[in-house]
Amino acid sequence: MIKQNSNFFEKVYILVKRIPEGKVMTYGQIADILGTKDARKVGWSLHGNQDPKVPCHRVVNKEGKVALNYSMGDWREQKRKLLEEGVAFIDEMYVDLKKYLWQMR
DNA sequence: AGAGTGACTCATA
DNA sequence: CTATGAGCCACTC
Repeated sequence: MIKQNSNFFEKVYILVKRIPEGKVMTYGQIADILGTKDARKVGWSLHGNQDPKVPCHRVVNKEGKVALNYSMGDWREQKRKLLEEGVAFIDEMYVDLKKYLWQMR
């Protein structure tokens, strides 16, 4: 069991929950907003996540590639959800970041 | 304290 | 395209 007492964990939750439908975010982007340089920690936090309220399927790496270790199932499941929200894939595992990357204003 | 691990990213070759 | 090495930081043993 992963220790989720850290403040970082909550921040990741809050931020990911704010991602609107049809948008995605990268690990590096989240890490930067949370004041860290470590994108691994973001992925690690989401890996320990099992809360269905957190749309972790909207979080992808910097190339727009989906994660292979998706908590709710396979990466295929993640892809399916994104497609239903209107996020187009430019390849089998890559989303179009140019159009769907969500940036805070 | 030290070593290993990890849903990442960047630079180099 | 692949392969390494490094940086990053929390966790476990």
